[in-house]
Amino acid sequence: MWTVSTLSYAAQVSVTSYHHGNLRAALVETGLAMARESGPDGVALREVARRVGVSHNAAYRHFADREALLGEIAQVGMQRLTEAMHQRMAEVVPGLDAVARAQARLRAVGRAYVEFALAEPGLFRTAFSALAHASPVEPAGTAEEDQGPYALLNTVLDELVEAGHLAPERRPSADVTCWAGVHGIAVLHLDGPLAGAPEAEREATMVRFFDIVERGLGGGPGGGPG
Amino acid sequence: MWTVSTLSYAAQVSVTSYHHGNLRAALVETGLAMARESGPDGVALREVARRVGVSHNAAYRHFADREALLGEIAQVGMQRLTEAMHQRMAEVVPGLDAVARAQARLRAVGRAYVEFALAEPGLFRTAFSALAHASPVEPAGTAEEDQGPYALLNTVLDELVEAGHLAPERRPSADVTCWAGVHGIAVLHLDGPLAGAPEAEREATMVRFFDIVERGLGGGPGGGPG
DNA sequence: TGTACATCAGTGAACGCGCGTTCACTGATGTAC
DNA sequence: TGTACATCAGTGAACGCGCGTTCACTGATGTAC
Repeated sequence: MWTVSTLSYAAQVSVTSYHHGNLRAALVETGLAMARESGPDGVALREVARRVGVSHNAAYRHFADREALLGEIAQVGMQRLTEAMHQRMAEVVPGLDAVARAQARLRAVGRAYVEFALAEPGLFRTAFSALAHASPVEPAGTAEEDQGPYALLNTVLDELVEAGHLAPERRPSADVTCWAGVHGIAVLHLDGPLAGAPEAEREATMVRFFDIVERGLGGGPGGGPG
Repeated sequence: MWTVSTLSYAAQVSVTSYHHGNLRAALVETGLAMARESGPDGVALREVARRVGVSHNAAYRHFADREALLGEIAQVGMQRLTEAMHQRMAEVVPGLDAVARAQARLRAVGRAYVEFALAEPGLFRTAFSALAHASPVEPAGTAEEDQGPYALLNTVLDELVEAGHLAPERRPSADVTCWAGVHGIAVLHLDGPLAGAPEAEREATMVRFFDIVERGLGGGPGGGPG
């Protein structure tokens, strides 16, 4: 017995009928909401079904098991993260020269990553928890990840090379360094000892991090400025 | 009914008696073993008691609840991490000039951090999971953390300033940047898309990360080498 | 246009799991006199 | 040196929880003829 839902995918097919009409999408959507509320562990099959208004094992018509549903939710989470990064990247003010533009875009994707993690902790955790179990032996840059955050980061770093600020021989080091740094900032604020740090401090951390990274990446070859 | 234990703290007081003699320590130690095996969620009060050979609620004589036991285990985990960092730091070869020495020590603590995370994933996760819940609104550098990894990192960075390689005005940025980067590397390999990456690649990542950071930190004031 | 039937998408009861925690209790210990 | 007694450190049964998954089932749907 379910009422007309306000969910975007929700059953517009039938208001009260035995067949839901769009149960699969409704499960993903509701599971997503639960992941946002309380992370991957908060997504219980029984509770998802309950919220959708369906018996607790109807889900098995559409997903092999809980893991399968969670994986789908995680994928959506990754997409959302990627979209957020795209958006912040697109918001970079025009009228900059190539170097400044590439630098600004690098900072934008990094900031979007951290912002997303802190605004959507449950979803962020879900996205990464499933990733860990789904592809346990995959190195970075796998098909799965190809249009994800990592690909976006690589795009921006390539722009930095093209603009002439990132020496090509330092390009290979750049991606994982940036990724790790930004991911670390996110996670330390999320689960770690930096949780609850004031926003201003977090902001300063981001700025300083990118100051150092830009300095470290920039300039010609050789032993650095020291 | 318990037999003579081989655990280091274990009951040497009484071999078979109603009173355990050292139950508190035994619980922490066994809980620690379980945390190493399967992380914080793997530490179940009932199972810990079972392994120690004691009824499942005897633990309540020594800990208010599961959380309290887990917190103690996490503290030990933090200590172990700190010790590992100390050790690697002490192993830095002698005979280097001040700058090279400080740089080597910085790399040593960073490498130790990542090595520990990957060698002891369960304990590493436990140490940080408890930290997140125990001190939710504490900024970095809290009493709790004072003799921990963060303090050690700060020590090494101060050495780098003293040696003249880290400009004092960039010193404040350095700590969280290094910490986040190293933590990110650890976590991406542990839970994330870099899990299962070959050791050689992980090693290269570490080297490149510190190359960039050293470059980014080093030299005089100003806009960097670009 | 009607109907038989295969197939799909749900239902409801049940199993087995292990957990954290509380209760009333008993056995062991050590100290005051 | 012996004993009464308070206190400490265990025990065992029970409660309540919610989960994932499987089983045999029924209602709804749509298609072939």
